[in-house]
Amino acid sequence: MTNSDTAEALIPALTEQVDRRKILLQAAFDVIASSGFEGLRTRAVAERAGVNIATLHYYFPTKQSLVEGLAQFLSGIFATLHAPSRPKTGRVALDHLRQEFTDAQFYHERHPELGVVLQELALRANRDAAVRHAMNGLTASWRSWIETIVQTGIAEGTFRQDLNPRQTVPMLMAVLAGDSHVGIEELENIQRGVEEWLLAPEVKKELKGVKP
Amino acid sequence: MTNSDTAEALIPALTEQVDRRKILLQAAFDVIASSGFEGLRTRAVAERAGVNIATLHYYFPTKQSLVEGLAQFLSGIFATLHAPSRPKTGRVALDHLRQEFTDAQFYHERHPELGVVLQELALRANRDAAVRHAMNGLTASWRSWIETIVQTGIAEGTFRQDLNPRQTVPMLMAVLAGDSHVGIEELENIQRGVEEWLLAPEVKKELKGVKP
Amino acid sequence: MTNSDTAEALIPALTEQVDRRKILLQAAFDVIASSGFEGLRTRAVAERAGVNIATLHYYFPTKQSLVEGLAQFLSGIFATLHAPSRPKTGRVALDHLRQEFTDAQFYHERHPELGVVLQELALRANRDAAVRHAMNGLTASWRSWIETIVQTGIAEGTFRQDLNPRQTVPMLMAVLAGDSHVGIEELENIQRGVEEWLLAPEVKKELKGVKP
Amino acid sequence: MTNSDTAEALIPALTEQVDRRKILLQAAFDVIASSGFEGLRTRAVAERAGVNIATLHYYFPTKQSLVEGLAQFLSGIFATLHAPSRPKTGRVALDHLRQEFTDAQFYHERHPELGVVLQELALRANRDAAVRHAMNGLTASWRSWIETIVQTGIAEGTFRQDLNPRQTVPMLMAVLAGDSHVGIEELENIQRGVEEWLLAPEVKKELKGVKP
DNA sequence: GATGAATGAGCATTCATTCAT
DNA sequence: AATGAATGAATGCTCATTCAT
Repeated sequence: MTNSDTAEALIPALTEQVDRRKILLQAAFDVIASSGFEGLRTRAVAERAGVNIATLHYYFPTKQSLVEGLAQFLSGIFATLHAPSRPKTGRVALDHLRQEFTDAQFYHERHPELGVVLQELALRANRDAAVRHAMNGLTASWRSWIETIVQTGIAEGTFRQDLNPRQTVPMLMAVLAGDSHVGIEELENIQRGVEEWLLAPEVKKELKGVKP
Repeated sequence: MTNSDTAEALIPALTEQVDRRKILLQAAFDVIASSGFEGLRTRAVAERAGVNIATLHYYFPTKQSLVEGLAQFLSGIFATLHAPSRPKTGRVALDHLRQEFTDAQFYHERHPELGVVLQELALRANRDAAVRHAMNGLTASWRSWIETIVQTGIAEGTFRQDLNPRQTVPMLMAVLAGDSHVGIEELENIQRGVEEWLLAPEVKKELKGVKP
Repeated sequence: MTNSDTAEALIPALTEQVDRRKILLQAAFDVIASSGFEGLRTRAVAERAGVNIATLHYYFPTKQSLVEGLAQFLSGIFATLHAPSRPKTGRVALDHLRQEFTDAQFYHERHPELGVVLQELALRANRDAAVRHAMNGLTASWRSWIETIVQTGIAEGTFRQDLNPRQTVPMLMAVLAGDSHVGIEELENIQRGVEEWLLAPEVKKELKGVKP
Repeated sequence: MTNSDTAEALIPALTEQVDRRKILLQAAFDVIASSGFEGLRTRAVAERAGVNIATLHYYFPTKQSLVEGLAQFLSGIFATLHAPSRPKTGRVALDHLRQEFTDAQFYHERHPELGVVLQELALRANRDAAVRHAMNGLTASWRSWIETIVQTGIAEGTFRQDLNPRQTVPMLMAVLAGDSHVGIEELENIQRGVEEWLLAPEVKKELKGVKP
């Protein structure tokens, strides 16, 4: 009984400590989303997090360490945040591919700041090794996932047999991430074009009439 | 007499003024290329341009006006700077399409700062109406050029007849601009994939053996 | 029984408290020796002492109280730390005088930080009554000891009979403490000059051939 | 006429520029005199000088540069500021020696801050190469002047012929600078003791009845 | 046109101190 | 007794901008 009392007292304390860091990172995320790195001020982050400047520096001794924390924070978000899963077609690769487009749309519609902050970090990665490291990790795991989809698609006969993965993978990545230039409203058109291009003729026929 | 005097006096002055402006804009461009908007300092720009800060403020009363000038400066660069033209195949759309890829590669290899600054401005456009306006102009004219290519390609029988321009145009734009995520070294692969996808079957046969 | 319990509990606790205080004061001494009052940071002191800052503030509620503690700590050091005693000549005043020079050299060679911290405190005494009080005590007891030496020397016939103590005492103090301007390497020369000046002619003869 | 106008316009401007630096250095001097290096705040210096913080940093980019400027400023003061010259005795060395004591007293009575700031700088010289350099220059020129006095005194027969300059010079320096330990009120006593010690017996007789 | 000097507002960071545990 | 977390008030320094010349 006293045991559980102690436990109850300890856990919230621990939880809150973890939270403070996350709250600060989320605040930094928000500030960057609305003002860019250009407008990132430690004071604004602290204020948004509801803590004193000195408290921010207690958790992140320098602004740089905050930025590095943010890069990892963002990686964590992309690893865990996905659109609700869509109805399956039974074709694994197609389902995963469509999920990628759904995710892209989901990020854009529900969490438009994600793309902005991601691009800010990608740009900063050019001149900041620590950020570059974190972003490389994120890109690498995404690329390997896209590769899996393409290879699976070819193997299971969903995609055209003459597809060259070395061409297809970067095209898909560019198309999925290229929202900044084409506008999300065209993502659906792009998705149709991609499927037109990727799917094996017999799969196309098979899917005729089934809404995507 | 006084007319010609004035003219003679004004024209060099005007010319020099134009030059000073351009020198300053180029300096701003360089600073952003290496430090981002985050690191854009008027003093650094003035120093790089070899003038006093007060002089910079004579030409650009505010930092904002400098940024706006830069957006137009960049539009001008993309309008006039292209890779040396490539050997023609006689198929107009294909030639233009290939020129687009050549340009993309040329920018990346010979003027890597261009992409960085373009992305910085694209990001800033989110929160800056004037920059957004300039960037929209740039995007719009590029899009209309890509549309022309696609339509010409279909019309002249170079591209597949069942292509949907509404799908094809944004895909091409995303793919051409999506360098930040895939790396320039894959641009050639992407180009092959794109041609595989766009070209009409008979054109493919016709081009067999001709190096791209 | 409870008495002895309490006593046993208190005494070690008290001892340890005294120790912690001394460790903290020594740490403060070290920090001042290497960075001056200018660089005295409570965090640096705590870190050097191997305790938390809050612990430092438990023993010394304010930085000022730490400084005051240091002034007394230093007085204690000068009261107890001396060079190993030198061979006696039998002339009490001369022996004591020589011991003063030996001490000065000893401090300078073996504990050079002592002089630095002493001067830092002397300077701070100008604007800090509590430090002034402690330093005055230190100076007063040193002066009275020098007076004793001079008077004894005259009385016992070791020093010249026409010496005026009111002139001699401050000269000796200035000369013994004036290391900052002349460099310790000259202290031996100074000592010879002082003896030349102070000693009675017959004592000089008597000491001829005896190494100082 | 226009010439003189221009001159009148230019000279004050130039003067004022020079002054700004000096005003800032004097302000820094004042702040250190009353609060020590410990209490030296750029804001306080700027405020005392009646300028904006940014203006201080225009003239002294860093606090360190201000401190270095101060060290040179102080050297300049000691080189040019002296007590009004005293009546001569005709004995050059004695006149110069007495002038040294008069200067010491003058500094202490009329410019008591000088000694404080000098000691602050001397202490800081321990950990600051630039300050050390400046202070070494000051000490070296003072020492060479004292050497000149002692040698002249021996040569012209004013001082005892058996004086050893290697002993006498540092003793004099220690005694003249050792005010921090003995108090200025004893400086006169010290001076009498020093003359008693230095002067040749016949000179003493000769000076009997002449007030010092 | 051009510049040296000046400034208000702000910036990341630090510091002595406090407090709940 | 001891500590991790938190904070208000600085602290040295920077920045875009202005102005007299």
